[in-house]
Amino acid sequence: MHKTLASAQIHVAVDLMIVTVRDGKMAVLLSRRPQAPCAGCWALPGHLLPLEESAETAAESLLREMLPIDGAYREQLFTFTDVSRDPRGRVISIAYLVLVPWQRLEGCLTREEVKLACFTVCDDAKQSALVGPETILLDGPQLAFDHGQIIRTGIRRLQGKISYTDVGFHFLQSTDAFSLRELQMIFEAVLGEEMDKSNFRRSILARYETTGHISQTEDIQKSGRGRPAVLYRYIP
Amino acid sequence: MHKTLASAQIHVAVDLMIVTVRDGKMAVLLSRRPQAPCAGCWALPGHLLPLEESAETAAESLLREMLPIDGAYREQLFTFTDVSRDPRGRVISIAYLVLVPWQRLEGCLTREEVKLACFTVCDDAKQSALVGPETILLDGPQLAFDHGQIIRTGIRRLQGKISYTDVGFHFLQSTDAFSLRELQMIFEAVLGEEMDKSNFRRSILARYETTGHISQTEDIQKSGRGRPAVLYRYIP
DNA sequence: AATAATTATTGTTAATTTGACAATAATTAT
DNA sequence: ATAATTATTGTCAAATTAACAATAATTATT
Repeated sequence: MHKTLASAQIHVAVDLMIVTVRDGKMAVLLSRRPQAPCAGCWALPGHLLPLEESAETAAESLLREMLPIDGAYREQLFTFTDVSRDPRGRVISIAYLVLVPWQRLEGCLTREEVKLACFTVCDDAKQSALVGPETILLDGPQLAFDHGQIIRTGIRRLQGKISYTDVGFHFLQSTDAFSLRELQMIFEAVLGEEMDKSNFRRSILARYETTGHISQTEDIQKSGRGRPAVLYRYIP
Repeated sequence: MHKTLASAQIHVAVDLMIVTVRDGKMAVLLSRRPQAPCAGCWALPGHLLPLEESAETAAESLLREMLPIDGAYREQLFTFTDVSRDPRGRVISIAYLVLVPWQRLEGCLTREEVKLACFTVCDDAKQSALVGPETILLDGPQLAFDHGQIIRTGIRRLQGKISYTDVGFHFLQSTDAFSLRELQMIFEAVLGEEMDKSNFRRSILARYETTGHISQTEDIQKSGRGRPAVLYRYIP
C-alpha cells in the first residue's frame, strides 16, 4: 500500500472524462501517469476532492486548471467504489463527463504535450478500443485503475442521451454558427453509425426549430467543395 | 459540529431511496430520526460506507438489514456532495434507488413500525409533496438533510426510464403472474398521468411479447368484478 | 333468471412519424 | 463548359401513435 494515503479512511477522488469529437470519432483526454501506481499507464485527469469543495465545483476547478476552457458542459457520470480499484488504499471516484468541441481542445493540448495525449474511441465489434500513436484496449492493462470502465460508462451515457437531449450540441465548435452536417457528424461519431442526411435534418428541425431552440442565421458556410451549407444558431 | 465525526476528513454515506407503488401512487420509505441533527425529521435510510465494502454491496446489505427482502432491483442514483448538506461535517452521500413491490414492503413495515413510515408521493402542480399521517413538502424543513432533493432526483430518474426500460416491472407483486392492468397502474403512478388501456397494452406487447420477454400464462385473475384478466409472466 | 354494471380484450381509423430513396440546387475542381 | 461534390428539398410507402368504438366475460342487482 502506498504511503501517501492514510489507510484507515476512505478517500474521495474526482475524475474527469473529457470527451470530444475529432475526425468523426469520439476522443477522450488522457494523461500518462509519471509515477506509481500504474506508472506509464494512461489515466483520466483527476485529484482528491478538497474538504471544502463540492464534487461539482471540484470538477469545475480541476477542468479549469487543466484547460483554459470556460463553460464546458459537465454532468456527473457515476461513482466508482470497488474496494480494490486503487492499490494505494480505499479511494472512490466520482466521475464527471465533460464535453468539449475539438477545436477548443486542440489548442490546449499542444501546450502541455508531455502530460496529455488524445486518443480516438472506436467501436470495434462491441469491443471499444483506444487508438492513436498506440492502440489501447479499454479493458487492457494500459489504462490506469478502472478508467476503462469509467470510459465505457461515459460512452454509453452519451449514446443513450444524444437522441433525446441536447448533449450533442456541446461538441459544436460554435453554437452560433453550425451546419446541420456538422451536427450530424457528431451524432454519427457518438452513435457509431451513419445516418440519412435528409431524415436527420428533418428530425432535428422538427424537434428544435419548431420550438425555437434552433434558428437559421444569415450566414452560410464559406469553405469546402459543393453547395455551401446554411448555418444555424442554437438557443438553449 | 457534531462530535462523532472526525472533522478533517470526508465521510462517505450510502443512502437508500426505497420506492414502491401503493394505491396508484409512488411511495418512499422514510424513518423518523430519533436524534440530532434533524431530530424528528424524516430521512432516507442510510449509513456510513464501511472501509472494506463497495457502495454497491453496502447498499445491498443495508437493504437486507432493514427489510427481509432479497433480489430487489437497485441502481446507483446520484452522489450528493454539497459542502453543507450535513451539519455534522463533511459527508457525501451515494444514493441508491431501490424498487420494491408494495405487497412485499407492507409486511415489513408493521414489524418495525416505530422507525419506519411510508408516505405517498403526489405530483401537486410540479411541487411534489409527501402525504400520509402528515403532509410534508419535499423542499420543506421536515425532511432531513438534502433528502428532498434526493427523492426528487429519484422520481425524475424513474419517470425518465420507465418508458424505455423494464424498471416498471420491478414494482409487480409477482413477475410470474401479473395483469396488464396492474402494470399499467404502475406506469400511471410513476408518470402521474392516465394512459389509454388499449394503446398501453399494444405498446407493451409489441415491445415485450414479440421479443419473448413477456408471455401469457394459463392462469387468469381470480378476484375482482368484471371480466377476469389474463395473467402474464415476465422473463428478463 | 334476467338485467345492469364492471372490467378486459379486440378492433378501427385517421394522423403522425419513420425509413429509404430520388430529385434538385449551388458551389468548387477540371 | 463540364464534371464532381455537397446541401437541400421532395416523395411515398410502411410503421407507429392517438383517440375511440365495439365486443367479451365476469360480478352485482333486481
